[in-house]
Amino acid sequence: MTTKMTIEPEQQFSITELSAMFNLTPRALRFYETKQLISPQRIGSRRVYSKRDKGRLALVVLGKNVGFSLDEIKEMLDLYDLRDGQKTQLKLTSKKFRAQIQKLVEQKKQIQNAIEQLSHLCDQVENAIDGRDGPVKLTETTSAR
Amino acid sequence: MTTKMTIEPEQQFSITELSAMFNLTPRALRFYETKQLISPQRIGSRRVYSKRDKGRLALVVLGKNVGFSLDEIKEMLDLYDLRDGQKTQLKLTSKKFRAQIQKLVEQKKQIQNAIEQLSHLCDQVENAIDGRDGPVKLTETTSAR
DNA sequence: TATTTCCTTTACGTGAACGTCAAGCTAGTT
DNA sequence: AACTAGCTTGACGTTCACGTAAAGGAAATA
Repeated sequence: MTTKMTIEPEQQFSITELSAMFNLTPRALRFYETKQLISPQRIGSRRVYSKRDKGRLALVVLGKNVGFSLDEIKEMLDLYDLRDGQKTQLKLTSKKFRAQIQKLVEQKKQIQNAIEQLSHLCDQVENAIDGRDGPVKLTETTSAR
Repeated sequence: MTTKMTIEPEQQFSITELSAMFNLTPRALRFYETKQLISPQRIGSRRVYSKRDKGRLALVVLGKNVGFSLDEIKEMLDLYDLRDGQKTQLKLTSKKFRAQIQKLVEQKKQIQNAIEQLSHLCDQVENAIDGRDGPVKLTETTSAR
């Protein structure tokens, strides 16, 4: 008794289909291809994207959303592709990954900081609304005489 | 006896001085000036930056670090400059600020998400290190089978 | 067969945020 | 007076991440 092998049709997508899924343009996908971020199959001259391509693209978008450059993303993808390599290689990979993670952690702190600063400024403005129309006292960063 | 009014020399900075403080270039400051983000005094033709200019620049850098465009930053600075304006104006300002804050909150989530995804990938790679047999082992952990 | 639809490559254009000269002024030092 | 250090204003160049035609091929449909 076989478990549940239903020979799935191995989903495929055209360039416009896939780009639409990620709210991108076909042009963007072609561009990523020239940058070697994805390399779909071809049927004739047409690109056919697999589920795996879709997964990679998801990572690309993820990276973009947090401010990584396409070059940085490519490097990480390339490293990940080597995940069945030698121990030395894997160690280098994990090291680079951890470094990027650290960058993200820092970035998150920066954003939290910005949120607080902006909230503060916003509070000032809103206090000015309720507290009648008078000048507001400033913080330590921006002081006008 | 005055409290502690030591008639501070009202710190001023040259363009290279100020740019160095924020790890920027003089060119960047001039560029920000054309974009109306800061407008230092002039003594003769030379720019002289005040403490207030420094404060504004700090906000610019803060904004840049979290991915705001110079145009967005300018808009916020301009709005903040109108903080002694009419109630209607202030309400609009606070609304726009809150919107930006919301953007930052979303961004922070994205980053947290990316951190988790990357950590997961990283774990995979590191598990592979201990599970797999590589030829070279400068390992400090348990030597693989 | 003719038309439409979707795709292809090639190639020039764009906006943001500066970088990088070039040429010239000016205040202070030698 | 000559020189140097630090500034000034142009003005063109650069990188990134695509946008935007233009010209044409192949397949599905009328």
